[in-house]
Amino acid sequence: MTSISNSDAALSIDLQPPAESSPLVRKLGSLCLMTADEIEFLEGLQNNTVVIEAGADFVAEGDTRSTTFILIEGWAIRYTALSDGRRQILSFAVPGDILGLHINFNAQATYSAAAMNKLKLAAVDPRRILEIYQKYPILASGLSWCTAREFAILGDQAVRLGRLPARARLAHLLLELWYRLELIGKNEGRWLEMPMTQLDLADTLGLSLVHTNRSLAGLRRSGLIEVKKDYIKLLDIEALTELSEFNPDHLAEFSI
Amino acid sequence: MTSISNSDAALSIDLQPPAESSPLVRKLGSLCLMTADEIEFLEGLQNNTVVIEAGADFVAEGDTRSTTFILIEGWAIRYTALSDGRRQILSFAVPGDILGLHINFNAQATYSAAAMNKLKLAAVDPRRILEIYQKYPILASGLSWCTAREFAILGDQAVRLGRLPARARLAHLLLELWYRLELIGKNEGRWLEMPMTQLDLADTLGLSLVHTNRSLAGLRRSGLIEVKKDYIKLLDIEALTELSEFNPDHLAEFSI
DNA sequence: CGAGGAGTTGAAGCAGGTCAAGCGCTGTGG
DNA sequence: CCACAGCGCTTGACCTGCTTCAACTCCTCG
Repeated sequence: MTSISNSDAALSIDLQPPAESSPLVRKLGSLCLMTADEIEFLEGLQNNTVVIEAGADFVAEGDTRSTTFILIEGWAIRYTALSDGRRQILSFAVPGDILGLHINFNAQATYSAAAMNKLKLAAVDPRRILEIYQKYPILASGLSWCTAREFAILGDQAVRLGRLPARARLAHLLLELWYRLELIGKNEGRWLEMPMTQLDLADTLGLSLVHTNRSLAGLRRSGLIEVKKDYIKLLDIEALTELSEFNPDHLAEFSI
Repeated sequence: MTSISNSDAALSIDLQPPAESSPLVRKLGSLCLMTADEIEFLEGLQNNTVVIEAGADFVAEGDTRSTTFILIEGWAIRYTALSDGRRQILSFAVPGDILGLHINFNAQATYSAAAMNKLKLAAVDPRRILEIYQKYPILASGLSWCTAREFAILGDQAVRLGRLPARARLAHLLLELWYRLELIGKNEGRWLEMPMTQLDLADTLGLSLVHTNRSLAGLRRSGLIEVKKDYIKLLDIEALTELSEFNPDHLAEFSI
């Protein structure tokens, strides 16, 4: 099992960015040693903040105005809507995540994005992302890591949807979220924040609402999870991992 | 419907890279106007070529030696294997595609990659990719476009697996491949090259082999496709598009 | 106090999985 | 040159995990 501890006190205590930093800076700061200059640039990128109300869309599939968003507070989803009203949620985004890191200039957004709860996000001109690659090599590696990680997350989503039965899909997703939130220090013990409804969960897992409910009940009755409003407790991470064949290495840290 | 014509003769005849270029240069060349310098660099990247025999793996999930590969000839797959021997194929790669464009240095490969047929590919040090971002701005935009496109393709795969019934999944995939091959000029009329077995197809679509076969038969009997060894003819693209809710804009060109 | 969203549970139907058998190639070795 | 092994494909029969439909409970908010 990979350790996802956030700090290695003796070594890095002086090198971590200050505590009041943005989640993105904290996330990258726990992975690589950015210069003060780079941290300043990254914080400066996030000056232009926007607030989105829970449930609201802030990117619509087909949009031609391309903006990159850095998520500062709250949870968002990327999704695709079908003609009969059904949805497939592609992934969740949590604080520190970047939406639209790679943008097709002059092309259309290929998915929609919506706020799960109240959101604070920074709107960034995608040209400034390319600027990072030109001027800030450490940051560039960090963003490359973010990209590779997004790929791994979406790939894991495809594996869930294509090859896992319902309960395993659910367990797999819970573990993914648990490890991702662990990295940004948002888990409270084994309690995992779950701000979405069961319908959202169903649209993520490619299941019906009813069967999602029964799958949750199944894991609960097996003693693997405990459920309360907006939170799920992972009672047996090892068993959940085995059931779902989850590989935590896909979300592992890196170091330069 | 988006036009994916390769050339706009009057305008671009002098600006297209020479015909003997690598598929990647031709692909990017049909989208943006690279300088001679940039084309030269991109070709130089591909000097170190490797040949892989049909069926062989060239990346294994968990590998820590990270290399970027540019596909020059043949088809490859990215896939994840499960413990009971089942697979989920995440995506197909065709000539001009890049595997491992964004790499976690010092981290593990999150998927395996294998050759569908005999492959010629260029092995590239991923550090040279970061170099592109620093030194060649047009190329950098081109790579950013490639990345966004890979995301869209994988997102579409998630939609297929999560929300489409079997025949629609198949139709959707056929259209994706058709548009992608159209861009690199590899379709012969309505005939689409399909070098994979039905088992590979099943592992892509998240279906059993038997049901994949029946879905193919279903589309054939509906008069939507015609099947022969290694090729499928798309007899009614409009009907296939409607059946599968395929959105060709996700694979559209861009221009700077 | 009533309405509407979120969750839960039961019952019935069906899309797709599994098991099994057989066909037609192609390649290989006696 | 033939035999036979093996892979890819096809089809039939049966089974099951998941969907759909429907009803009911809670909780919250106006």
